[in-house]
Amino acid sequence: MTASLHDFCARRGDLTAPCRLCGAREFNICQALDPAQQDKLFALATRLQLGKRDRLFAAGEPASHVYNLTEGTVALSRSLADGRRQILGFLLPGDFLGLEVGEAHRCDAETLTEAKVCRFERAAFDGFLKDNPEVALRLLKIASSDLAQAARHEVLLGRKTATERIASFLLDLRDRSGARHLRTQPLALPMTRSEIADYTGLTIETVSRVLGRLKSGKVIELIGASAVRVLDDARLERMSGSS
Amino acid sequence: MTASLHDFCARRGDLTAPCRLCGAREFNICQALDPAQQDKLFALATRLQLGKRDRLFAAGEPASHVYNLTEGTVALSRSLADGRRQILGFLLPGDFLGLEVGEAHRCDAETLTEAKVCRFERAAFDGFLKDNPEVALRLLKIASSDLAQAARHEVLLGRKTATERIASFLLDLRDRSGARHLRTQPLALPMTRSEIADYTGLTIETVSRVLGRLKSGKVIELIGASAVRVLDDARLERMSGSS
DNA sequence: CTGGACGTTTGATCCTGCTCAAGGCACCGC
DNA sequence: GCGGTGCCTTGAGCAGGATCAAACGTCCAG
Repeated sequence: MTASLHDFCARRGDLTAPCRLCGAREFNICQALDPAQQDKLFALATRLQLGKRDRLFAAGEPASHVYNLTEGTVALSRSLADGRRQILGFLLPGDFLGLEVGEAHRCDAETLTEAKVCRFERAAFDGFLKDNPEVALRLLKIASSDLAQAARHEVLLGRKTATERIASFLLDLRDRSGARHLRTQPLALPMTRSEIADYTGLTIETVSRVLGRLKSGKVIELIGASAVRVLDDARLERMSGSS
Repeated sequence: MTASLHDFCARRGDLTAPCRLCGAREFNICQALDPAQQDKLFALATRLQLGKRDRLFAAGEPASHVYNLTEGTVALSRSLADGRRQILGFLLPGDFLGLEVGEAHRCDAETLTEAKVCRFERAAFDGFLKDNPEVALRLLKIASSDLAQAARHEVLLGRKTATERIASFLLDLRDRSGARHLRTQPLALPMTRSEIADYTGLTIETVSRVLGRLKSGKVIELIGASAVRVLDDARLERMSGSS
């Protein structure tokens, strides 16, 4: 599962600039760093190859590592004692996860697809942070934009109708995928209906019905169950009730 | 409205340590600073006295300042075009607000009570941040715990019943008030039913009915409309369905 | 190619919380 | 003290989405 630094570099055939060929380099935490710092940071990293439905960490576990997702999709979620689950967000390549203020992780992190991450020992990462204040500022920006995303999600969950939630979800996923240069037409839905339901605060049946209605209204086209093509952008936007 | 540095110090009769008597000193952003740094930071601050229902900033406005609440209660909210509103949280003394990654504020901030804040020019604050990396780390912790709070709120909005939402809201407000040494028994509710509704994703009628039920079930006692006494802690906890 | 398992769709019915409506209460200015 | 204006409570009826149930695909192992 764990690829050694040497393995990683060998696989890429570029020992001197190991991050240079990383697919998520443009978006992730390394972005702000000059090559020397990148090398230092990379020396702290373990690259992991993860399978489908692998758990990176669970709520309550000691937060011993932080992660930078470089390939694949990850879902963050929290569950109630009786099993009700709320998915907090779907992470895409470049996204950073696992940074906690306290000792323990506050949510579960699970891959939806095969995925690759850079994993950092938390203690080592904290040390790097102290020596590289500009990385702390970058993390602050990341946290702040995560907070903005959470706020939009709270509006979705607290005040939007089922149709608005699904429309918002589709547009948000499309925009974020687009920003990462992932294919958006058709747009892959690596999550199941159950996961869409747990993200939107609905049930699978309602998710399925709303998607069906959007389809028969020619707003979207469903390609199998795990891809969509947006046919009427403007209408979907209007249906999302955003802002 | 704006008190000068001199006014502020004079009022307290302590020119040499202006932050030392601040009611929120124990909790707010100044916490981690040594006296010399505190003085520098304080030189950047404008102290503001705000009235009830004053707006600190609105979504979309240029984020020209950041704020540290030192007295009173503030609500952060976002609204949809048709007026539906979602309150993201209620801020208490010591809470920090207004830090945005981009140019504009992403939510509205309004006082619920008379309040006092320390306001910082954003540019000056950013400069201070660059010179004091440990403040950036502290802000990172604040952002991270805001994110944890947002996650709990997402669970509340997406997966909890009306009763669970109200119970969770009361317990959360009580715990956060207690942590700031505010009175918790009875616990003041500086927000209206409408604001509780917009925080919990319910309607005023449902909020009122659930509070009525908790009251007739002897779980809480209502003291007027804007204070509660928790009579049965354990039961309220169980009703909140947390974690 | 076939059987089974799992995820998805679709249908019928139910229920929680919303909407609409009216009445009560408390606070404030006059 | 008195009227008025918000805010809060309570009631009746409704509806959006949940629940329960069943059929349908699709993908994979054998």
